[in-house]
Amino acid sequence: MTIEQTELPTTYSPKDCESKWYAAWESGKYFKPRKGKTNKAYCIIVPPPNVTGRLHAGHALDVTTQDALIRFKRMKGYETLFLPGLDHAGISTQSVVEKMVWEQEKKTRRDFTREEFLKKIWAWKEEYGNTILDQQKAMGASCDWDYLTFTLDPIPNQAVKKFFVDLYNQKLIYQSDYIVNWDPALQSAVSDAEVEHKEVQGAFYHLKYRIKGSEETLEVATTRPETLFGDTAVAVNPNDERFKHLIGKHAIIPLCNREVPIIADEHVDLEKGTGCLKVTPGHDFNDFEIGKRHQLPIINILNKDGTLNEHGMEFQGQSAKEARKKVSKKLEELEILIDTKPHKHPVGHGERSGVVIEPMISKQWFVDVKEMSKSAVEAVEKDDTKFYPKEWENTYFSWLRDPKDWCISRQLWWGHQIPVFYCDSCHHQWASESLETECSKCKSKTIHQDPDVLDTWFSSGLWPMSTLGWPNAEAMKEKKFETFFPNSVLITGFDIIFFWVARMMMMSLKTQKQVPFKDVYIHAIVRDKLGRKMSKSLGNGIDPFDMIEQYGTDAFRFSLASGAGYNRGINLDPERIGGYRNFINKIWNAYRFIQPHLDSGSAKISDLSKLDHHERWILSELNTTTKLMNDCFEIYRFDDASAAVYSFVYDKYCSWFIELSKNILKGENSDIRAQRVSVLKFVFKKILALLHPIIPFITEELWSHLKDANEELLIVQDYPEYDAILEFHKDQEEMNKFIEVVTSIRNVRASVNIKPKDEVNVELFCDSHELISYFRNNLINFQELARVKNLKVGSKDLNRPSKSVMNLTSHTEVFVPLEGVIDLSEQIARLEKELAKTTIDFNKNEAKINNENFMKNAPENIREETRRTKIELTEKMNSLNENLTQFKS
RNA sequence: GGGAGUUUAGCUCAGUUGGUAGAGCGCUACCCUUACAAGGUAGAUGCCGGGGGUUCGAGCCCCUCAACUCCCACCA
Repeated sequence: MTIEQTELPTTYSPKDCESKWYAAWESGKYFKPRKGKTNKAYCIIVPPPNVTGRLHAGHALDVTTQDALIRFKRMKGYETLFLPGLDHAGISTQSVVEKMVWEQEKKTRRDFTREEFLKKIWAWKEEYGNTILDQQKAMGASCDWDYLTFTLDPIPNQAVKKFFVDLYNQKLIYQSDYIVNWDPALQSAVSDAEVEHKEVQGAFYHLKYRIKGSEETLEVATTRPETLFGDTAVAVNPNDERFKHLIGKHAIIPLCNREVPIIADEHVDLEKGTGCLKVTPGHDFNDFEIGKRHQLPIINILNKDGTLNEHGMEFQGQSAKEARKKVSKKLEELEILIDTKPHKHPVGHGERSGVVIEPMISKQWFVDVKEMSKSAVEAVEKDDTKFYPKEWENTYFSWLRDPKDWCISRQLWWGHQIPVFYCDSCHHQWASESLETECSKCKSKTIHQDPDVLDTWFSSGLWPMSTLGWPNAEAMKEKKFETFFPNSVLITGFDIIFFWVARMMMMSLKTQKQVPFKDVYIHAIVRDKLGRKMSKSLGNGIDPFDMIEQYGTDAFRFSLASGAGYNRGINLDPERIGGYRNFINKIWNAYRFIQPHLDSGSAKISDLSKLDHHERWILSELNTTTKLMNDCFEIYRFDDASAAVYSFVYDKYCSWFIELSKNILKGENSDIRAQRVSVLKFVFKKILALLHPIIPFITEELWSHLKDANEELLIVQDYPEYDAILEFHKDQEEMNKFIEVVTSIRNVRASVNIKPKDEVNVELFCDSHELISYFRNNLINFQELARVKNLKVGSKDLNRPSKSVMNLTSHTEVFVPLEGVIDLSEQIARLEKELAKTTIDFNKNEAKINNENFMKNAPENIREETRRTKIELTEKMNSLNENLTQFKS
């Protein structure tokens, strides 16, 4: 039976393969965990992207590195789980929907009941929330989609409640007045991280305060005169001689005529402003701290929408910005405002709403993280969890060693509602994992649940556990919690070491008494080619979909992998992706080369003794590359792994091994032919396996053409392993010399413009007899690769041909005798240039040898090398000089 | 203000413990050589940010200056 071979196109077309193979893997259930030969498990949990999100370059890097590891470990025989998920992303999602509702219906969320509005968000989530999952699939992510978890799913919700209630009952969650970043637009507290500080042109207003029982006045400088209604002290530095005598007296706040103490506090900077600070504990973070130190009363002067409340007197109802103008005008009229100086200063703005953030007092829920952070520090100190690269430990430590209690309540609707209940009759307060209907104390039915929801990171922090079923015993069994927890590695960007990594560590150590993952690989932030952060406003974002469309997923993945090492940034230039697209195509064409010969040999190497020199060489090189790739994946050096395999495929297999095989495949001897085809196939199949974790699609495609009938898909083949019996040092050394000489001949040909088609005669002169016979045995290969007609190889004591062009390597002189006119001046110039370069090297080397201290202090191997170099360079100079004089005569 | 990082070829980046600087892209010349023009062959290109120091020897270690980036803090 003959199998009709369809002619393959000369370029690889990614689109056809990608959807085909992804579907095949999925329907074949290859992404599901299966027990492998190692009996070990390997689990990576995808950092859950926001439901609002589209895949960006950073996600693409996430997926590429994670999926590469998963595929690598799957092939190594681990039971692997790549667990996908989505984050409800409280503020972000709610504001997207709020914005949409406003555009469509001109209504705010306050025009709906909580239930109504949440329904709208859920509907939106169902419709748009899965885009990113499709994009992850397009990237080739080999996730078990049956594990897909959303942070608001029942089990994560159960986890959140259990953790909250446990901590509540241990008094580690408490409620407290706190100064928070209040976003007047969202009407919610936002975390520090959600506040963007922008430089704003403001002014210092210098105000004159009267002092009780004295004619003296005090000059206070402020950027926010409207907050004076909330002032409860004036502070000076205890060491400030100017004001020492005033400490303990009372100042009188203008307009509201409140008497406040003049206190001494270290925080006050003698240089800044006037050295006198008005203290507004209700509306300034530092003042809040000062207030705590001095037990000052706190006055809240703002409504939730950012307007002044009744404390604002006649300015009540005005926004802070408005009030600032009006108040300063009034103060000016009263001659209290004595000076206004322009002043640039940073002002916090809501990252999402864009409005000015008002520090404000409100009742919030907190987690006491003192103990938990301590154990999180210890776990990393003990190497229970290791950071790659290690330097990131410092970032982790610096936050956890000086932790601030974590404000977890958010005044939103979209999220996990705080499981705390209040009795409206007896005012009892309690936390419960179930939905309560009556007061646990007085049995009253009029109770209500805390309306706030939890910070998104509260549920994200439990993610490694809740995705595997915790705390539901049945789910934990079904999801194989025991097998996959702790996870093998967490891969993420350094920007969320504080927010996320630290919290997962704390929450896992608290609930499971063990770390959530063994390794943390912190990858680079993807930037544009100028090193700028990709952002919507700059319009410099690279849309992974465009890249996939343009170059194919494999090329995109390879580009990202080749940039993923221990660096902090990847400046992604689409042109680079184009370069790797060419590499993918090269692989395709390497296959096209061997395709016609597939039937004439198996991919098995049965007898090592039958291997010829070049076969031993390529197997040895393959072996080196295999070892390197295995090592690199283990330590997250995707860049080195990519470079190694790139160079092997391109510079070894394609450039030399395929070229050296052409003769044999054209030859008559079918045994030799079959032998060579076997090695070509064997190595190519290994190449596909080596590359599969990085570029899964083309490798699976070509594997399907090459595999034996009884072999499974590549995705579950064994990953190549280093094999000591495939090391052939001598063949590697000789082959390197052969390559050098061929290159040298080609160099000569190019320098005298010999047409690529034309043949030349070549004479080689070398020292060692071994080398001479090696070259003699390679006649046919010189003919093939350097278009050599007749080859003479002899020792260096023989006479050189007279009319010829020469070139040399460290071990061999290359002569190309030429009939007819030779451009002597060109040749002389080339040799002189070479001589000049050699002389410089020689002099440098000589300087070392003549340096007594060098000979005294340098280690023997270095001195030995230097002496060897001297001999080599001397010989080279001699050859050059001899030949130059000959050419010149 | 505190901390961290970066500075190497035109561009984007590697460079293990100090021992004569590398890759990809781009560029130049010549080639449609029967796997591949998304290709082949050959080639050019570096005061390794400046200055100082340690060392026989520094891209690498120390000090210092400069530029840029990021994180934290910051509304007197």
